[in-house]
Amino acid sequence: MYSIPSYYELGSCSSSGNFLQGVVLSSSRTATTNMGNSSCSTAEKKAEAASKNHSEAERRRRKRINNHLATLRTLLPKTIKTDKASLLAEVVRRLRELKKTTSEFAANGTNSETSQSNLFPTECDELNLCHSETEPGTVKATLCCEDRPELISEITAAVKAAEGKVIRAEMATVGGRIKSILWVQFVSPTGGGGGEGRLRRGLKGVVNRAAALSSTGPGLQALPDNKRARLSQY
Amino acid sequence: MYSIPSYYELGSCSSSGNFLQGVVLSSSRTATTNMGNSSCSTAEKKAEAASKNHSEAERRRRKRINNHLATLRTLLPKTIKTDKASLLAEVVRRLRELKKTTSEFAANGTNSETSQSNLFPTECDELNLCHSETEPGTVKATLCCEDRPELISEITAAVKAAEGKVIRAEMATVGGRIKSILWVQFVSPTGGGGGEGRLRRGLKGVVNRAAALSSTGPGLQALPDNKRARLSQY
DNA sequence: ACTGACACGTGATCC
DNA sequence: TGGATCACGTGTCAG
Repeated sequence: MYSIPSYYELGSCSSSGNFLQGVVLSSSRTATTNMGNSSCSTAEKKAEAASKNHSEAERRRRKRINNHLATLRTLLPKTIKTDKASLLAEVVRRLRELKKTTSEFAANGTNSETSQSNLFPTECDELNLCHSETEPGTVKATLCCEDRPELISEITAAVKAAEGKVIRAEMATVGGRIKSILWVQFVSPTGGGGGEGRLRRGLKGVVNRAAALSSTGPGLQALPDNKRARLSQY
Repeated sequence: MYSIPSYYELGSCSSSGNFLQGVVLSSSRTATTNMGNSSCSTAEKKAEAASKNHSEAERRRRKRINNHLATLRTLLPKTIKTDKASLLAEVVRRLRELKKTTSEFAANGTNSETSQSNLFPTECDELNLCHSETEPGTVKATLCCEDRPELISEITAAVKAAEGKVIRAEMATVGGRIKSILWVQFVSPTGGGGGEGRLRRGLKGVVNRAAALSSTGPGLQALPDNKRARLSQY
């Protein structure tokens, strides 16, 4: 069927040392008895079948890879060069881009393996401060706790007490819980991080107070009725 | 140097019809004059050089592709199978995942080519309702306007009036402007979209009222002092 | 004629 | 051994 197996029938003795290394194992018997080209020996048939399996397996492997490449092509804008290497380069670019946008929103405290957009509040309370990668000199504070009407003003007070300034804020409220990400800069850059410590302590108090209020009923302050309306309750 | 060129020197006449089609063009002259293996003709040298260029070019191409694959490997968790096909499969999965999360947050009204996370408030007011792709039967409402203290309760009232129920909400406040994305389901599925129209009109009122308040000073209601604190002002 | 890109079969290597 | 994966050189086609 294929023309390649006839290649072995030429009786060529390649000048390369290890050119037929993989074959001598299976064709050693036929190599001792000098073969006629007709009435192929069983070993020869065996080798032929093995070669066929090999090439077909390799074809299947190529097909799998190319199928994935074709799938990747559909995930990119169609204006892209259809070239295989350029396609992969574009995939790298897009992946880096998406990873950056999502990882900036990802809380570094939790496992950042699954770089989901985790502005979605989690079940457990959370407070984490880190230095922003994209905005140097800016602290990114991520917190998650039970929502309550005066929470925003408490956060504001904590930032103010730390002599900080919120340059950007994002928050999501769902199921009575709130998750917020704040980008905070400090007014006096010579403070040497004192503001960051105060900010952490202040926000810690906010989160803990929310936990106390939700778990033990009216704890520090009692304000059961005038709670800010929770969107998820309607 | 390579053992493969000796393959041609065997004088094999392949049984395949077009097996040497590409070679007869360049080696046709040497094929007519039966060659001795010494004193290679210039054409032969030329063909050899061409073959060398060819294989080297192919090696460079392979290297480019593999470099990109190696780069992709670094962008994925290290626990991944190092297998090439599995790697690409994982890349496809991740790309789809990231694409979905970001495109879900992308407002469909604007151009959704650049799938950035555009929870960031824009300068101009915006109101857009569409059917959620990921949550069937759910309306995704995107709005952007000037922030004000009673805005959340107004949104809540609008959703309530439309007999809707917020199953998820996200919002970002920056620079005194707020952007919010709501996923709304309607309590009576037999309504046939009437609730969606009411929701649109209600939210439209909310956005327009914010615009009126910010542009023309105290418009409908005057409450200049007890405004909810804006995070971005501290 | 020449370059670039692709699929193919093959030898080598690792479980 | 046998299956799976890889890099390689090559034939072939398009611009």
